Amino acid sequence: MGINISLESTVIPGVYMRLSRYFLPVLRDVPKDAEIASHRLMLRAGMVRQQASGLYSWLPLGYKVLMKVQKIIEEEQNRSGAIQLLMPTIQSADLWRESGRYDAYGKEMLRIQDRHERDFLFGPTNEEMITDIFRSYVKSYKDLPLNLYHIQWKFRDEVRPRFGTMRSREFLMKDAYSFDLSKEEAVKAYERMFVAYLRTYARMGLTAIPMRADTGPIGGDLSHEFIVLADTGESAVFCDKRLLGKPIPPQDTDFRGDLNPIFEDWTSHYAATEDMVDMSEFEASVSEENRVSARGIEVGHIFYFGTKYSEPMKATVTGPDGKEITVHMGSYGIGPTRLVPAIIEAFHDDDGIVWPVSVAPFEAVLINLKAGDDACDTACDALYAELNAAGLDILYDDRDQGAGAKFTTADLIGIPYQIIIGPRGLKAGEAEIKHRKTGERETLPIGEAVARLKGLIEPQRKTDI
RNA sequence: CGGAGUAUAGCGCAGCCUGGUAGCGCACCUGCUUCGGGAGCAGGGGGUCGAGUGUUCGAAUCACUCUACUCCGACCA
Repeated sequence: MGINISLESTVIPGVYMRLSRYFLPVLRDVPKDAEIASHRLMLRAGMVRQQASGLYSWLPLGYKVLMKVQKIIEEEQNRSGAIQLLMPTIQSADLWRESGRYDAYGKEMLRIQDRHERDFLFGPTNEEMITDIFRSYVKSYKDLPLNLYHIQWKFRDEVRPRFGTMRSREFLMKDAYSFDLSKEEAVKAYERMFVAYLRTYARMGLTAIPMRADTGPIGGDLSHEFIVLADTGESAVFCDKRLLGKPIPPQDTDFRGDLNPIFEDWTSHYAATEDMVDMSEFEASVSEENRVSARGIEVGHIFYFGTKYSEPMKATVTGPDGKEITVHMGSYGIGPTRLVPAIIEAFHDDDGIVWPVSVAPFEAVLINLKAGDDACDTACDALYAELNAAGLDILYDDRDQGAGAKFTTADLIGIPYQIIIGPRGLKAGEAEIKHRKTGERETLPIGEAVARLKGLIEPQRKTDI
């Protein structure tokens, strides 16, 4: 699937990231079919291309963002103790017959046959397959707890795909699955994921609120959705204002320790989606000035579902007393291909996207205002080399185009900082830095530009919140 | 799955009502001049008008069928 190429391999300074040699098909006109801001901007910024209803190609700029989003997810999953693997997209129908979901799942599941007319399906989720892997190898209580995850393409044949990659039929999902000896232990696993999710969204600059949720077809009795507030959100949500801006569990949080106080702290405030909300409870438990009624985008969903799959699929381990124990499971999903538009919904203005540094396709764009001019080219080439050497992720706009076009492109694709070199400033030995988010501009000696940019960018990478 | 709509160059659109040599803007190519907020001038290339059938001397245009896509509602990372 090509998603496992490391981020580093896509960033080879000085070769591919000259815009004149890059592949960035920005659109001037707004495609008429795109209704919401993130979809419009993803098309205009040349991030994705629709191939059919609910199916998208990720073009270089979009793919680069997607990779950064995935990297953050992986880091936080790993930190919490989850272990990454990779399962196939195509699954055998027999597995799903074991759990009883082959018939239950309905038309959303894409069913296919191979040349021998054996039944297969394009996986919409992986509970069955991971349970099969688990039961094949794990036999002892000593091997628990265990949490396995992967990031893989899923396919759900949605009745009505819409909003670009926000709700596509094929989508990437990080799905983690926990295995524990008891409900109490499983709830601890649930709490670990809960905290990992809080950190994951925060690192992307998002405020995501965990809300009690319906367990739906996956089944079970404990479930939270993580919701980013946005006017274009698909569901109405109701929560306590005090959840907004709540401090995120820090990097040194001990995932082997007791996370229940954090969980209790976050879940003690009322928060529910429209499916689950009880208005009288909402009004009773939240004072009027703290009531938030808004719309939100679901960017994650976690479930504890006990033995729903382990029971029919016979996923058991031997306990200390020699007796068989049916394991308790949970599953935990985040959609990277949905997070990208969700981030754009949260961060854009009239001119385009305004990426948070941590997920920006490039951290800064070096704009050569007069490509072809010896002085400008020389200064920019040197600066570009220095910026790369400083470890910054830089796009170099060396195109032979007018200044306006370059500014417009830089604003549209939302690079956090623009470092501008033109003949005018060059005579004075000066560069200009524009902050995309605020519009603020600062002029400084060229020699100080690298250090200044580094100083601006590094604290915002949020690698260590 | 119910309701509504759209389909003409890469993108955005006009032309259709009232049938008669397929157009505009942007993008693209060539040349010159430009170069601090999507540059100007000149020249040029690109279309079986979503598909099929029918009516007609003649169909982008009229009729019928199909397909794809979008939007609104019920379901989902």
